[in-house]
Amino acid sequence: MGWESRLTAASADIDLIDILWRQDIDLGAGREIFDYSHRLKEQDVDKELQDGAEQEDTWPGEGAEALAQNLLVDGETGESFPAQFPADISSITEAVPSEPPGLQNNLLSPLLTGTESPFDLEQQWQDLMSIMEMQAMEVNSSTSEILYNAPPGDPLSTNYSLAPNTPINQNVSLHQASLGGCSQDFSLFSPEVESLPVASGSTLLPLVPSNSTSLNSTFGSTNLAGLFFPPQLNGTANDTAGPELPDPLGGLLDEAMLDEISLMDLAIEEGFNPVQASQLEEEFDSDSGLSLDSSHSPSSLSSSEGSSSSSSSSSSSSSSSSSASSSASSSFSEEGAVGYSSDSETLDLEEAEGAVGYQPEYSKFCRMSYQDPSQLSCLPYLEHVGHNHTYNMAPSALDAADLPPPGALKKGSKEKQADFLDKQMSRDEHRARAMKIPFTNDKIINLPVEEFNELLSKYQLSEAQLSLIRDIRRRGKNKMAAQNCRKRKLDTILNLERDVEDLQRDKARLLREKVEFLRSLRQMKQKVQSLYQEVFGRLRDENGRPYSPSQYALQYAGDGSVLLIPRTLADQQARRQERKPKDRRK
DNA sequence: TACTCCTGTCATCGA
DNA sequence: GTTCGATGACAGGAG
Repeated sequence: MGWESRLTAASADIDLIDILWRQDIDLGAGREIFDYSHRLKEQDVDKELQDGAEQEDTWPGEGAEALAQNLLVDGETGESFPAQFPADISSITEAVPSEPPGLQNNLLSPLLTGTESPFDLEQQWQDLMSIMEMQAMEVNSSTSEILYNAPPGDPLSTNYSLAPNTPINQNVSLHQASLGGCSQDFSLFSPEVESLPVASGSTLLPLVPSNSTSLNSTFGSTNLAGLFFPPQLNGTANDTAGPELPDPLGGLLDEAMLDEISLMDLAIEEGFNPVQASQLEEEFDSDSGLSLDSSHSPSSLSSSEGSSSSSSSSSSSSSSSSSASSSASSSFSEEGAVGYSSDSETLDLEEAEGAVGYQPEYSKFCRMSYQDPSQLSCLPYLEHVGHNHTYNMAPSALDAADLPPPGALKKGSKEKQADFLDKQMSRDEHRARAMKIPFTNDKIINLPVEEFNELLSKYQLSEAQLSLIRDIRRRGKNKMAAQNCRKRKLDTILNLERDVEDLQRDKARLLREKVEFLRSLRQMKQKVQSLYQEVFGRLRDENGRPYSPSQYALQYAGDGSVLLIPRTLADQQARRQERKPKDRRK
């Protein structure tokens, strides 16, 4: 559902509008012809005025002009258009340092655990925002506790099963540690690490030469054991947060490798709800990025990126629109009754919306206002239609523009034609005619003040006539103003809907990025863990025996070297480094 | 018949 | 003070 059906519905709307409109024109029927009862009522109201009304037309004929130019004039509003139509229309969460341990799970849980069954996008969004904040504010914090808090299924937490609190020989120095041949496996590291001159014959730590600062700069003085051992192995509680690991292994990420891991894998491994994962995976496969939460979209728009715009004409409420703005929306707001030329506007509309399937809005807008010829311009195949925003077409114009249906002409009585024309006129036109106003309502309404006053001065008009003329002018102006106001309002709504669409797109994109980051982080963890095991497993004491992971841990020193230290010492350092950021915050 | 949508109109406000 | 545009509110017609 969604796109195709909406497009189909929209095109159906437009087709229907087209058909109705053509019928309307073919029949020569203006809107008033369908408003006969209304006209009768008004005629009753104005009966006394009409008693003396003249029947002959003294009104200038705009419709006749249009006819002379091979144009048809819409009887509804005097819209001129060519007689021929076109032929066819056819977590980093975790990566984010220094998350308090309690928060870790909160951040991770939405994506990495199955505890939250509904895929609450709002929650995801908030999670993401908090992540971003954390990234910005707490770069220096530790990430190692992430590993401490790894879920039970996390391979990181299952690699060591040594009992905690194992006695530690603190007398063991790094110099006693020997390193078995492991250089070939360092290819797993980033180039920085690969460059480490670790000779297979080297027997002493530091594993990393002191002049190498790459690891130092990335890992800092890090207790690697804290990264890879679950808390119980560290012999400490969850507060044994290790020092910072500010995304040190970004270079380790392999794009191709990332692509190999699907979100379904993520779901399986991390307890990620498979349904949610599949949803996100669909998003990955979808260019539109709208599959997410699209059902909540008020208009299900699919305008191109940055199609949101603020109405240039007015709508302050739309000023909150996103920055990228097109002229499409403003064209809506300004076309129509105010008499703007809308050719370029329509082109803008096509450029901005047509190419990306703007049909829903399209049809909605057209459905609402198709009776207004000025708005027919929103139909691409009608953009050549001339726009005559004449208010209250003069009877003569109506003569030419809205010829009665052929059947009516065949009946041929002048009376019927007169009746027909009579019905075409608006209330004010009737009144003006009844009061023998010597100029058209069009002039009354659209002339500038000076010309209008000049016009009035040319004629000897009674007080009643002057009053009526002023009323006609006021009503006509207000009618157009109301039309413009409604268009603006609609335009504002459309802009807001577009903004919502854009924000939903952004949200979906950020969620995708979040999942990507989490995936990358997990892979980095796995890589670092395997490397740690590799290195640690090859270390030998002076007797050639391996070190116990429960008693010793690897730690990065401040100078970039890697040290083998007793685990208790490592835990103490970790606790100390954990307190520092807290103190800093105070 | 009730409801919604559209349109015209009036009243009012601010520029 | 007048004019004008914008807009909320209302009424009435149409579907």
